[in-house]
This record gives sequence, structure tokens and C-alpha cells, in this order.
Amino acid sequence: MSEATPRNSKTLSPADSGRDVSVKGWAQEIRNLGGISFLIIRDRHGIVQVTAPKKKVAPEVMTVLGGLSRESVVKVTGVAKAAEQAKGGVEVVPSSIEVLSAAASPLPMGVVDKVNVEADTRFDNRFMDLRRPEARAVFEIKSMVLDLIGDFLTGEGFLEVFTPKIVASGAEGGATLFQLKYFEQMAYLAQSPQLYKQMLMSTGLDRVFEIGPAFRAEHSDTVRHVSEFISFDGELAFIDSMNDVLDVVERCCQSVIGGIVKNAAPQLETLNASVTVPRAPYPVIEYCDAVEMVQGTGMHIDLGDDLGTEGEKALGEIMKEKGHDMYWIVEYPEEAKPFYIMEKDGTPYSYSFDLDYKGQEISSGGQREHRYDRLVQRMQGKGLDPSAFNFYLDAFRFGMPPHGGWGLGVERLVQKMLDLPNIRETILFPRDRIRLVP
RNA sequence: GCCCUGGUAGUGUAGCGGCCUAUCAUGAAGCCCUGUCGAGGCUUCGACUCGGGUUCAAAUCCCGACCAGGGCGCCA
Repeated sequence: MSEATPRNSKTLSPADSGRDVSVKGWAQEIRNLGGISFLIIRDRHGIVQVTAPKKKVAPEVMTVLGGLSRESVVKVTGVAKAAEQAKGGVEVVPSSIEVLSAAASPLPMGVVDKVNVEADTRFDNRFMDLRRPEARAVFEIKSMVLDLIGDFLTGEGFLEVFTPKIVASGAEGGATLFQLKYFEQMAYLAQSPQLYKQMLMSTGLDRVFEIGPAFRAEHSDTVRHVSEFISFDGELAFIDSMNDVLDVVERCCQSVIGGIVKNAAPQLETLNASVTVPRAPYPVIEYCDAVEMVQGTGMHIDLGDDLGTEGEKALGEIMKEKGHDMYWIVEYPEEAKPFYIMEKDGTPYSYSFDLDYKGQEISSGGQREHRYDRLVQRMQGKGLDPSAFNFYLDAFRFGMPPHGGWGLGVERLVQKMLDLPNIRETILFPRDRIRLVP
């Protein structure tokens, strides 16, 4: 007898009929009908049916089959056989079955049970939850999104960089920073690569992007906030205006979503999700107009106020009716924006933008203040001590080109693209106000 | 941090003062069954978050703690 050919749910096909094959995976379901037993083996790509007619299979194999617990890891060797009744049109008649790892019972949650499992139970048992194809599909798509981002920006002449995640000061002051001991000093987990990517603009690396973790100690408790997320940041120098930034981000988003529509059909089907590429160009709504639009829905909001979650949602509805999933909101009041944003002189506004996707902010950015004196002024105006930022400010004293950039929440993009109810679905092991384990 | 809602077998739920020795489904254990189906049939197992209080009587009402879900604020 020749060596069995390794196969999985993807590679096994009716063409293997008659061949000795081996398959490995989790025992998803065991059904014993008396004279015939079925074992459904699940692997990364799908399932393989093992069919064991009592008359044709050795008694010791039947015994192992009968004693299998669900979710045990097994290796089955046997003869592939084309069979119309089996999914995929092929099944395996076992000659041996090896239990590589027996699963304990009861399971903390069912993988294919006919009952719902609450999100909290799922995240407590995430390793088990991720055995569900629809949970895993999100991460296959997320991985593709990251690849697509890298491909697009590399093609645009951007350099991928990595800035420190252990830092001495934050971009927005100290309120939302996680503090940690750094040998004999105090340090923080970076809430954004903002200061570092800007410093790079003074180096000649005039187009950079970074995809990495960002940490926020905000006491937020919503379906779109977590304490640790993947931030996709970019910065580009020698811009003529903020529009140069919008242009890159917009084409990047189109490229990413288009790539998912094109390449992720199996995952989208698993998720029962339909993704459509947003209509471009994305409408550009000035902040003042956005406020008016929100007021028009009957909500109370004053010029100068933040749109608020409900305002954002209302705006999302209005834009949806106009056929737009993605749109820009630009020129926010400078007062509401961080020190590094450039003011629109002679007005209370600023060269800043948000990118909203289906009523939720997924990205923000703007043109930066590259003039040293004005930057220091803005810092002081925000109650920050410029001397704490000397490492940053020095980069502005010796030749800093005009520049701008953005930060985009990768998980928010994935969440909205797939219409997932909670951002936690897009994070393997989410960190939020209360969850630190697993 | 504020507001609202909720905590019942491994999982998801019903019950909301005495009909509770707590419902149903799923699951687990066992038996019957040779073909695809969320396979089916029969039997069994398994739970009221914790601490006070009210009451003749509490899963059920009240208070507190803890935990969870949703909304808001804040932001990616």
C-alpha cells in the first residue's frame, strides 16, 4: 500500500476517488446511525466527511469513532470515495483514525450548536469562538485589508515605518495615556504615531505610513471603542493643501474596498456580507454645513459644537439617501482640534478633516502647522508646556516642509465595511475598559 | 464617568410572590437505527450571581455588592 496523500477540505476532490488520503482537523460532529457512522472533520477551509459503514470498516476504528468527543483533533487515513450525498461530492472511508488531542467535555461553548452564544461568552472563550468560520473570516479579510493598504501606498511612493510605542509624552496631553514604568523613568504607551511621523517629514523621507497598535486610556464603553487598536497612519510632505491628503486617503480606501470585493468573495459569503465600493469622489462637507444638515433633522446642536454620535449618525442617514457611504467633513473649529493642526487664518476653523463611513468616523487628519512659532503658540494655547516637546519641536526649527497626514482606524474600517455590530468582532483578543483577558 | 436594561443547567432561554420537585431548546451519557439531514426516536443528567431585608411563603418584591448588555460623553 502506498503512502496516504495528505488532503484537506480544500484540496480533497472527487478526483481523488480511490486514492489513499489522510485528513486532519477537529471532529465537529459525530453521528452514529448504527450500521453506519459519519464524522465531520473541520479544518481552516471547510469540512470533510468521513463515512464509516460498519461492514467495511475495522471494529477498532468504529470503537475510536464511537468514543470521540466533539472538537477533538484527529487524523483520519482512508480511501477517498466520490459520493453524491457528501458535501463536496467526496468522502473518506477510514482505515485508521488517530486522536491527536482529545477534547474535554462539556465544551465551554458550542461551535456548531443550534443556540446563540452571547458575545461575552464568546470572547471569554475566543479560541473556541474562532473555530467558527464566520468568526475567522473577519480576520482573513482584515489581513487582506492590511495587504491592500501596503500595496497601494507602496505604489504611491510611501515608505513603511515603525515608530516607538513606548513614549515619554503623548500627542494630546496626558489624559488618555496608559502609564508604565520604564526602568527609572515614567513612560506611556503611544496613543498615536503623530509626533514621530511628523518629525520624519523633516528628514527627506517625505511620504511615510505606519500600521501599528495605538493605545487609548479613554473611559469609552461603546461598540466602536477599544483600548488597543490598529492605527493606519500616513504623512506626506510638500503638500500644496489639505486636498493632497484627502486625495491619497480616498484613493487608498477605494483601492482597499475594491480589492476586498474582488478577492474576498469566499469570506464575504461565509459572513453573508455584501460589500459595495463607495461612490467616488467622496462628497466634501464643510463643518458649518454639516451642523446645518444635522440641525435640519430637528436635533439641537450649535455652531462650534461637536457633531456628536447622534449627529454623525443623522448625517450618515442623509448621505446614505444621497447614495454616499463615504464622505468628508472638513474645516472643523480649530479649538476642537489638537495643537499640531493648521488654523485657517482669519476664521475660527482649521485645515482638518474627518472621513466618515456609514455614519461613523473612521479617519481624521489635516494639514499640519509646520511653522515653528505658530506651533509653539498653539501648544501654549492648549495649555501644554512646549519644553516637554523639545524632541519634537526641534524638527521644526531646522527646515520643516509643509505637510499633512491622517490616522485611520483599521478595525473601524473593517467593522463598517462588513456592517459588523461591534468593533470587537474585528479584534482577535479585544482590550476594552474591563476586558484584559484573554 | 452618566443614563437605561438585565443576571436561571456547559450554552441560549421561559417563569416575575404559593400552581417550581423551575419550562423549552441545545449539550452530555446511554439505547435503537446503513446514507446527508439543523438526521430521527426513547431514557437519563444538569441551573435560580452573591449578601442583607420584606413576607406565613422569594427565582419572583426591596436594598447593596459584583458581573454583563445597550445608549451618551470622548475619539481611530
